[in-house]
Amino acid sequence: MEYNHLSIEQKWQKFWADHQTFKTETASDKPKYYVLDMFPYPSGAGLHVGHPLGYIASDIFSRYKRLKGFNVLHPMGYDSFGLPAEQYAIQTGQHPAITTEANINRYREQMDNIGFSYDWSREIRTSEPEYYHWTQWIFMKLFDAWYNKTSDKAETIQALIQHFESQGSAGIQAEADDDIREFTAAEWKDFSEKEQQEELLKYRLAYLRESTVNWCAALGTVLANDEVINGVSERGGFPVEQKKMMQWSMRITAYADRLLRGLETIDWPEPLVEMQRNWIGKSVGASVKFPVPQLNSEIEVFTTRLDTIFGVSFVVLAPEHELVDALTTADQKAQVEAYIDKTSKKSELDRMADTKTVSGAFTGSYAKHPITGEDVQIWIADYVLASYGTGAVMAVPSGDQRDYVFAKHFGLPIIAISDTQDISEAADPNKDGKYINSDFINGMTYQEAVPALVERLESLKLGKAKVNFRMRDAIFGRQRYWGEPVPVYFKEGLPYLIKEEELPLLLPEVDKYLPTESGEPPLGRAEDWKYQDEYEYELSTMPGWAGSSWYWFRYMDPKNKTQFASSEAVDYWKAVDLYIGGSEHATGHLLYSRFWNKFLKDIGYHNEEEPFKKLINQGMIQGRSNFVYRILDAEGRGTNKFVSLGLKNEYPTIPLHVDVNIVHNDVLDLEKFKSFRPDFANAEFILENGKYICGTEVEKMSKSKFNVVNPDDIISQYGADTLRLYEMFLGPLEQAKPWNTNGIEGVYKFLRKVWRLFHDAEGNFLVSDDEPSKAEYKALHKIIKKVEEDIERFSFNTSVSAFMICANELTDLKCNKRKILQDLIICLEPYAPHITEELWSLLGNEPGTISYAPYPVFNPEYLVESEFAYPVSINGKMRMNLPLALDLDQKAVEAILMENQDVQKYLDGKPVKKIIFVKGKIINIVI
RNA sequence: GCCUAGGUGGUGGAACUGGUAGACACGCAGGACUUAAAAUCCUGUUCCUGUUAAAGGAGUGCGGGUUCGAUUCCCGCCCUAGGUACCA
Repeated sequence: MEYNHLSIEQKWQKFWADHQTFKTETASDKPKYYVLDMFPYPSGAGLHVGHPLGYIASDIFSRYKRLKGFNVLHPMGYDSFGLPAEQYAIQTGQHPAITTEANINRYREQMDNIGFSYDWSREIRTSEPEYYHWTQWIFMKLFDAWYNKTSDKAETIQALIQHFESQGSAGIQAEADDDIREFTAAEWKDFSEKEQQEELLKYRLAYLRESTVNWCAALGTVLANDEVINGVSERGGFPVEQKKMMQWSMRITAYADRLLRGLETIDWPEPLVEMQRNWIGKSVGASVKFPVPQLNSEIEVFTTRLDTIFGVSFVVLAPEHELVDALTTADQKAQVEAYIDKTSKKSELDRMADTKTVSGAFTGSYAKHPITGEDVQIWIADYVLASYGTGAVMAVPSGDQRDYVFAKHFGLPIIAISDTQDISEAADPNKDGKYINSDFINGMTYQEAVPALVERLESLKLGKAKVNFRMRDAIFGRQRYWGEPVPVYFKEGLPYLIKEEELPLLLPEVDKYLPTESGEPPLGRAEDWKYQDEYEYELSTMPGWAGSSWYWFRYMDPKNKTQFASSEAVDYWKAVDLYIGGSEHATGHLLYSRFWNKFLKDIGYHNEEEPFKKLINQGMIQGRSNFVYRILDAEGRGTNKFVSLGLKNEYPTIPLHVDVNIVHNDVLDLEKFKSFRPDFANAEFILENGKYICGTEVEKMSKSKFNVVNPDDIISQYGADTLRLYEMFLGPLEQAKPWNTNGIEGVYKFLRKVWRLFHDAEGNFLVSDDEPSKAEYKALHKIIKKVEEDIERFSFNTSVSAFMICANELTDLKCNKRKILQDLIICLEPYAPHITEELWSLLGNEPGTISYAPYPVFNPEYLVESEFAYPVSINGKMRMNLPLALDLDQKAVEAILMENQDVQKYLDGKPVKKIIFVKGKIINIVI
């Protein structure tokens, strides 16, 4: 029988499903291992060959770990709330749940074709009420929590209230809004219900606050910072503007330092760690207040270079700064207003693009230098950002290039503050010298000056050491339909949680998926949708990242009706051991997930500080487009003649995308091309060597470029095992690479070769029980070792090569020994599960058990080299084969060298200076 | 600009802690089997010199360095990809 991938793969996929071969139990004597894929958003386009790359890698790893005796949790589900389904619903009126369901079914079918070992009984969908019940529940816990800086963790609001009742606000160190009040216990008790709730809202981790948000009018919703790329929306590329709105936010900034510290404890790719670090953006410095006596106020600035404070020659405010109005003098009013007007018209994009032009305006007012008390001019300029720090900076032209350029442009003083500074051409930020022109720190070094300054400012109550973060709190509401409803209703304008037993708060039906006429979100259309028929529910829904910020817990216990997951399940599975997914989630999903994980730990639901111990970013698989070259006539119009790539420079041509599925090894199938488009039916070709060669280019995979390759097509032609092996063979997992079907034949040939090892020339199954030869054992043990090493370091491509070598060796040896072949297919099972299952049962084993067979034990004895001759270099250059035994000491070797005629020829009569041994072998002789 | 990763034949890539660079595969060329095709198998394939061969030389982006020996380590530069940006 020939290798028939279609029947084999269908047979075993059905077997695994029928017998629940990969169902995972939570209790087990085996050690646990949790392998997770980033679950997909089920889009309408289905999967292309790029999508399963990471899934195949994680499946190989899971299967390998099972062979190694681990109880493996390897689940899959769908992140099924999201914008595209809703956009589609707006266009067609079809309920997003229906399109989502259809897309999921298609995804499932495509995934099933690849033969993954997922435990599908644990499937989850974030848009199902049984799931979002617990997303809402976590929201309630966040609403009911505040961050205690003293204990450095989140605690319940109830504990905070108790503190307020007994001691007032005294002794509370919290990560909270800036405008929290100070009060005694008695005052707290005198507060009205409304006042108390308003005050508590300033502490909650999920809170409602008027804040500047990214508003995307085209999508009709606000977006989080990570959903805005270069001033346009990540989804759809629509313009985004800044707008003040009442919005739900998550106090992720409370966790900034722990999120940063945690990065050092996890095994993640360096670029990704770096991205999170930059996103959090910790800067250590000081906050300094510049008094403004005329307003009885002060300007607070943040600086990382407190030591340069005597170089301050002016202060700059962002144009949006709240004190600008009050500071502007009558003389300067026209100028300042004109400047504000000009900058407010600039879009975010313009402002980013234009970093060269120096612009600003003098307010006419002066602040006092906190230490010298001298007058310092106050300017406004748009190089100072309202959203970072305090929206104001102390300008030190001698130390900061932007300040330097600004001072030069407006003729402001530039004061050198260090004896090593060269400020003739540009600012010089070095901190190597001793200070000059710097009052009481003159002559000090940087290390001496900073503490002295902090102490002085603290005594003046005009400054203190401070750590600043770039990260902002995350906006948590979306004015959209297809998301989790927020389990909150409003009473007297203040938010209250519904009761836990009223969860889940179901997404109501609406007639249209558009905002209401009065501009409320789509949920405003829901009829009779009121809490206790009286109170208005929150009309925003949760953002896309809500459901994905805790989903790995739900897989541990997906059917639980009373908890998000039982404590037994959480205690057993703990955290994800291996997480595979794309790097595009670096500052979104992966940060929010770490945040929610830490929060759930703080309030006592588990003990793991980090959710994903090891993370691998699979590289994106890009498309590889093929082109034909259409010849142009004299007027530059396209003719129906096409010229092959090698001859295209002899004609005026225009390249046209051609469907990659009618091109094989860059050779165009002329007949298929003629039926590709009706107007090509009579196409003529100029060939080279009788072939039409297509041009190529690497682009994103998309329908319009005709470069989408569907895994189903590959599978029907070559099989799922070939697809799996080939995706790995394509190159290192983490590297981005274009999909190219050209090399797939080689992998397919390999599988047929494996099949033939078990069959005789007539195709009958024939395996011998004879004792294998040394050479056969050697071939086997090489692969046992190699696969183990490769999988442990995620180098899947190199083991595919090793398998090919092994199959070639065994073919050459005409090996059909059971002892060899049985172990070989166990090693191969993670990569090619279908063919190995088939051969496993042909060998007489119980079907379905290969996945849990013990991985063969490597025996190094089979790999011991027996040859006496091996290559040696002289002075690292010339090579010869030395007839030497191993385990000789230097003297013995030298004696042999001197006596051996062949060797002397190489040595050219010169004495041996040194012999270099590596692992008991001579590698090099120095003469 | 800054941060991170990378640069190896016609192509994808291998070489794990410095030790025979180009494994393995594709492609290409030639051959065997076959009436033929498919399938399978064999041989060659970094470049240059050399009629073949023997043999020699060069060679891992470029220029230096360390070393008996460098794709690997160090310094400087060029290029590509990803991220990020008036972050005070």
